[in-house]
Amino acid sequence: MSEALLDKGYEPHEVEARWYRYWLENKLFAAKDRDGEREAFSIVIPPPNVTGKLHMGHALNNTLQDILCRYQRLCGKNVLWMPGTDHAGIATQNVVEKQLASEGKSRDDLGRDAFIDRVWEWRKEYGGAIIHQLQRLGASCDWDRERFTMDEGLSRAVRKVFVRLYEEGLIYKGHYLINWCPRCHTALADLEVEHEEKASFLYHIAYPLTDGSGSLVVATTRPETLFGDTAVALHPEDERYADLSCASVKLPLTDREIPVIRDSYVDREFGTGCLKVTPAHDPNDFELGIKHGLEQIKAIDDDGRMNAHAGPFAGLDRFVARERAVAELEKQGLLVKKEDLTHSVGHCYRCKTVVEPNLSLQWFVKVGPLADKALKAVEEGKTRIYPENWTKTYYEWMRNIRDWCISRQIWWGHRIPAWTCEDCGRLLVLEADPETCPDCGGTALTQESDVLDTWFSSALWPFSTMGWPEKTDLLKTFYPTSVLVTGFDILFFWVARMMMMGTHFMDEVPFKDVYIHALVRDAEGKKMSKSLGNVIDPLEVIEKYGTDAFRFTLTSFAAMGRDIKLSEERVEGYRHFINKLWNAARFSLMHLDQAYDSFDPKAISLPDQWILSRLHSVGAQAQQALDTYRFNDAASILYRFVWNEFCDWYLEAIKPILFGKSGDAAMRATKGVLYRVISDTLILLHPIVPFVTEEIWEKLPGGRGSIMEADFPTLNWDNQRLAYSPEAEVSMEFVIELVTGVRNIRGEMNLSPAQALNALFHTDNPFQKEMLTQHQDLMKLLARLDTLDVMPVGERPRASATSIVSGSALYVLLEGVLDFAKEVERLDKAMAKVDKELGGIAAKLENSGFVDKAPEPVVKKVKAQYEELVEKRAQLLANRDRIAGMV
RNA sequence: GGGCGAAUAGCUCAGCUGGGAGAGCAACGGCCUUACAAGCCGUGGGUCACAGGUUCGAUCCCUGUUUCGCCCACCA
Repeated sequence: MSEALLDKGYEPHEVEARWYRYWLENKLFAAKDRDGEREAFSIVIPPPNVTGKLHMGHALNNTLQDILCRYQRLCGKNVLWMPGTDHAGIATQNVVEKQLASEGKSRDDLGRDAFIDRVWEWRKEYGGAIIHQLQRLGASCDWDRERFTMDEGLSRAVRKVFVRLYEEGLIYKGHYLINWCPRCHTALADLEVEHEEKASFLYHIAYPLTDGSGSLVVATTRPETLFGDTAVALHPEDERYADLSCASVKLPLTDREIPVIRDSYVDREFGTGCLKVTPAHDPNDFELGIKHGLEQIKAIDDDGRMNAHAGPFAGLDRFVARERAVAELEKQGLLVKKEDLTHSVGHCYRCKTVVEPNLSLQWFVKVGPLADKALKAVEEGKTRIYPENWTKTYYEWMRNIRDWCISRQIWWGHRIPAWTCEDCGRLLVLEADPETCPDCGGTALTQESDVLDTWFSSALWPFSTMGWPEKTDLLKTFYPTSVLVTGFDILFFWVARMMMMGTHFMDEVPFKDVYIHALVRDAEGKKMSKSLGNVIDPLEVIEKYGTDAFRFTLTSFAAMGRDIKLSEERVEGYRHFINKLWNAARFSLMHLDQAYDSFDPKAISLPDQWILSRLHSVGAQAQQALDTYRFNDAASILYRFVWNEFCDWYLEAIKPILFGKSGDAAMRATKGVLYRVISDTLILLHPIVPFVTEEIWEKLPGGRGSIMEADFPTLNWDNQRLAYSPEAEVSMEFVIELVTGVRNIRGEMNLSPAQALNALFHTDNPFQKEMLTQHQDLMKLLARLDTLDVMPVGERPRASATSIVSGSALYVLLEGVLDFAKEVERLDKAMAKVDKELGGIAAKLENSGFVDKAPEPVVKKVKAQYEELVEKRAQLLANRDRIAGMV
């Protein structure tokens, strides 16, 4: 027995490392490709970036997934949690370039092939970091199946998808205005641009009319783009310009003349109602330029510097050029006005550089048809989004979607499978690298230098990881996946695109449910960020408080649709819970010298019946909560059960039985119940706190293997032995009410727990009489009473404090000890409470509308409450007056 | 400009389809009662943001207002 004893305090670190190793070695996370019997359950992990370091978002995201996976395994399902990482094109390239820079080199010094080798090297060395961190979190992924978005199989899937979309006319190449990051030197998709409100200026600049009759004043926030202007636009019905006869203006700081055009696109209310048109550097102007056949002049180069079109400003950075140009315009008297204006400026989501709208040749996905399918799938309920209000956001986005720019001018990523024949100019888009041109037989084929947007490959993740385009058993068993768990920040980047690709290529949605969780913020509700210095490192938290405490904290705060404000104190609070559980187990183990795997239902005590009944309800509630993604509910249901019911009442109540005061048969029965309850409680808790539950499970006698292989308790409720018992709950509630009454008197009277007390209970109620005789010892123990006598309602004892229990009076005899004034005060307080409740209920009953219209059971219930309170009040008053008379 | 969400105890938050306001932490008082002082027992504390409406009845449903947060959007 002594060897089974647990240490006094729970020590997480050694336990966590040991069990994680055990689970891996015994393949307890492994899914079966095919399983004829068990139902399948699958989740694909949102692949963290290889450059990633575990942050709070990952911690929450993966804790929730792990809870679901572990829960479903306990429910007997064949569970696949597919792990992997994302190559994260721009992010990873940036990291490696930085590393090169510290060696004084650039990627161009290495050349494309050598650079890519270098990235792979980097990945080999550091790419596993995030995986190890997920393992510290307890993530039960099927690690043998780990995938990477750049590995061979996934690359094949990417090519296949690209070629098919191209052949279906859903991928095209063209010159369009895209968002350009001058630092990363690549195009970005609209989504990859972060807009931020910035204080800036609106410059009013005079463009002289060529006939010398004056000038047109345009308003712009980006004066440096004027070198790319190819027109000035007015609204056709703008009366201010109705008389204008001159059809062209002279572009300031240049020798060019540009036309004046009319278009209703121009907003007459804004600025001067006169718009400068720069088709190569502004998306609206681009459209306008096409409509009016305007020339497209690029004045800003890909590195963000002005080019030859800017004359004397050529070579200057765009922002320097802005200042210089404004100064020059002012000198020439062409700057009419400079006013304050805050407007939103786009930044690169990777490096935060201000993006430049730029004209270039790029590849695009025509998303309309794909979005239609993805939209319909959710409308038809094939995929359900939780919490539901995100569906609306999803719909909005899908309905207003624009074509997706997928080419990136970087090296790290899936190179676009398109080649140009140098001889005949033919463009080839193929899955396999071509040797010769099918048209002219030429062998000088040049592959596109661009790579694909990282999100292109992650859009295929749910099926590419399962072996698509092969028809694998894995796909057959696990696709569509059961649920996708993710944060809302990548709803569009990732979830929406998986929906498009999944419905298009698999003819089936990628997941049945999408659970969108909150963001983890700091204690003040601010987003955690390096620049604010408010980042809490999950690994440090784990180090300090243990993984289970951390996981329980995240789970408790993971209410649907609400952000989590995390601080260390909160984790500390839940560490107490882990410790409480540990100590409860320690106590139990002192009495469980063997596996008590059965008990005699006839020999069990009231607390036994009660705790079994409670376990039954709590198990059902926990199951319900987990089935509906109400993680915080599951956590709090179990927390309260373990602490406030199992520890506070049950363990205290069975102590005399365990110490042999009720005989051997009773002891055996109670040990059986204790064994059962603690076992089931551990299983219920295991999905949330896997380590401590496994550790305790192992120490329990019986040698039942890993807790991961146990059955979730609700699967096999044995109704004979373990059923919901309202009678037992009512009885135990009576005991609790009585005991609490005594404790209240003790507390309010400042009587030490050591002080011996005697009590009388006056009742004519048969049930109560029965309770008092049957469970007298139990009540005496819990209330620390020397004697507790029951007698018919009669004369009240003299010096006693009163507590009303279920309408009957309990008298705690305090001869020589009672402070009469204090007792009167206490009873007054109790009465005031009753009066307050009574007030509301009486008003309700006097309202004829309520009595007539409210449903029968409700009225009945309220009436019963009323009777009870009236009785209670009368009792209190009688006793109060009696004591008052003795002062 | 559109959309979404939040406002409940000193703090952080629950409160599922309308029927007597809850938890944790903090505070206060008392306890080292042989699993646990990371503990035990007890106590206090809320016009459920504001104003209307629907209803017999509203923290919950509807309308409006205020404050805060987020997302989306090509108005220079």
